[in-house]
Amino acid sequence: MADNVTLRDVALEAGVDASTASRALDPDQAHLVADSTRKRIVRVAASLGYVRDERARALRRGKTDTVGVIVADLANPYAGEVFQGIENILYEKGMMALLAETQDEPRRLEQVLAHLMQRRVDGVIITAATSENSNLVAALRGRLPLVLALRYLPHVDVPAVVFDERFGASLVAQHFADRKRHKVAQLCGPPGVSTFDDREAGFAAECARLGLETSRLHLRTARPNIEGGRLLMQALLSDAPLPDAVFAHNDLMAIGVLQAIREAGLRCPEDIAVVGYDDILVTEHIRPPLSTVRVPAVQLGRTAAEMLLSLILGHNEVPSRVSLAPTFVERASG
Amino acid sequence: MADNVTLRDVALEAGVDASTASRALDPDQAHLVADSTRKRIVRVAASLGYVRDERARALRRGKTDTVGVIVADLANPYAGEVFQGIENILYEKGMMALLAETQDEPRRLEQVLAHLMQRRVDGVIITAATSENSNLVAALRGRLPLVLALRYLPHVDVPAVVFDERFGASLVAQHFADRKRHKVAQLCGPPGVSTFDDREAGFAAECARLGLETSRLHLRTARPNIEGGRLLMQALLSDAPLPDAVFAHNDLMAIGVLQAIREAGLRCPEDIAVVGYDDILVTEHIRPPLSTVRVPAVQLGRTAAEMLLSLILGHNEVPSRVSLAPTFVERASG
DNA sequence: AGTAGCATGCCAATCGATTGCCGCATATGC
DNA sequence: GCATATGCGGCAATCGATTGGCATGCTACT
Repeated sequence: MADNVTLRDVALEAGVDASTASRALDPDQAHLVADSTRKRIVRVAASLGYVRDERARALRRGKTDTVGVIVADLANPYAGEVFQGIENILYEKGMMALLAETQDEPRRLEQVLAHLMQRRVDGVIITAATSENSNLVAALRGRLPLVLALRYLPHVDVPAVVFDERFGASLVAQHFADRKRHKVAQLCGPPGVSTFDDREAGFAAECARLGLETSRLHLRTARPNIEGGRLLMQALLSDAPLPDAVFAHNDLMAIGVLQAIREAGLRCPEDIAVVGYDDILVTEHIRPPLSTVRVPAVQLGRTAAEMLLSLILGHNEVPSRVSLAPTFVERASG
Repeated sequence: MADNVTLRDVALEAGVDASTASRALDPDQAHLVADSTRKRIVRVAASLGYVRDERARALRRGKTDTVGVIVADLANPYAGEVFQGIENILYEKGMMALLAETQDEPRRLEQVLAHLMQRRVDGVIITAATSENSNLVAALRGRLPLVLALRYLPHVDVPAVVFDERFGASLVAQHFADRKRHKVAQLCGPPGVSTFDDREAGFAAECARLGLETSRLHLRTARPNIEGGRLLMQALLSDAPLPDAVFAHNDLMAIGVLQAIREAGLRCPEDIAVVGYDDILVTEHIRPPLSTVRVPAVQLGRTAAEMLLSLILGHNEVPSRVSLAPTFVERASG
């Protein structure tokens, strides 16, 4: 009852050799088979419910038409969008994605990569790179087509598709300057992650250029989520002098910041302006609506997938880094 | 430079037969190989950088240690959580997931299933079932281990892990009754999707039981997102008499509802109470904080994965339907 | 001493498809 | 009428691992 139907069965039933059946069912080789024979084979295959075994095919051909995708945390609102972009491109090419999560644990990344290599994926897209696994990633160079997305590794020469985080963060600083906010602070995500490191550097550099007063620039949280943002902001508030503007490294943290401001009896944006990053789905609907930086997540996924496919086809002239520009979205919070 | 290193290479280098090497590297068979020999083989394998080829292994063993997961839309806030639950279980067992999206297009589900069958996955979890593809799913019964999750198909006898949507919706009706809201309406998601169909039926039934007045019970949107909720609510508001409580079939729609209420110059909850469904990450932080129904999404994923694994192992006594209970979460909006 | 019993490792078949090469038959060219 | 070209399809090797059966050498028992 299971898929006992093999190519040989089809060939037998159609009265031809398996090799002929193979050619008849492969669009690229179908022209090598007489039309009448081909039709017969196709008909028999359908009537027997033949489903080609990709394992055997991949073994022989040396291609699996499958790529690995590694993400840090799928609960993260835009991780899903990035994957959508990747999957759309793969789907067009008849390929599929093996998806795995790392929760940013280096050991897990290592294991996941091992599993992917065993399965002989044609390539891998890593959106979960951190400086902790630089060596791991570097060791993969040349062993299989590899693209970093979302996060790159500064000293590892692997093609990467990222957002221009420095630019995005500089937009926030410029906005604060425009609004005459001069005592600014930023609440940073975990170090070793290029997205956060670059936001931090970009914001600090632009503040310096604009002459903004930047007290407490380097508050960091290991957990860039709502609770992490709230705790960091509480720490900041407990420490005079207060800033009049806060840049939170992502929207979830910004939501926590708003909460902490309310709890402290202050008002946003009157007392303190708040700007987030990512423009996740609901930023527009919280109170006050959150100013933020919008990143083209789906496009990032698509671009990364296209680049990987190009590497798989052996094009070695892919750019080493593609940088997509974010845009500032002004709302009431800052 | 690529993975030319094959089991035969290892065997040759270690001075043994490939079969011995195979057994030495398989924990279940390692006892068949003398300890000294085994250690030598393991050492040689490591030094040569041998990576077992799962394609060949799967071909021979008839198992791929890979399952297919089909979701409707990964941008949906809790789709990621469900997948997390699935992936956690698979990871523990050394298995991986091929993930694909359907965007609720029946044709795409068909193609994705075809790809998964070609790859001979050990089983499939479908979280994107709709009545439109009942036949497709029914045809798969017995052909491979299959579990529906999140959404079931009423007349198709395939094991399913779902939330008890009727119960969850009835909680909403009870809450409205408790709060003396007697003129209620519900804004429904698309038909043919069991989650929405059951919410609709459960809410209507409980309202009837409690004697609530239910005008306009059957407003439906094809797009159960923020914009869909807003449009539906605008339609509802344009039509006297107004309800004093609205049940939106998910939180995104509820956010749109709140927006429409504000735009109409009404207040929530004073004029109209609003309750959503799903308890997505930010419901707590929008204004007003949204009352909603919380569903154990990660656990749903875990349970579905466990059930599938059990089917794969040949246990045929898995329950035909597992139903996880949601809980009501009261906040300011209703 | 002879044989049963066991540990160890090799032989060869197998999983299911792809593909280079070759042979046959018919068609074409001269 | 003969030689060459071309279309069609079969043969057999191959991809890389797993596994049942078997041969060998050793221990141990009577």
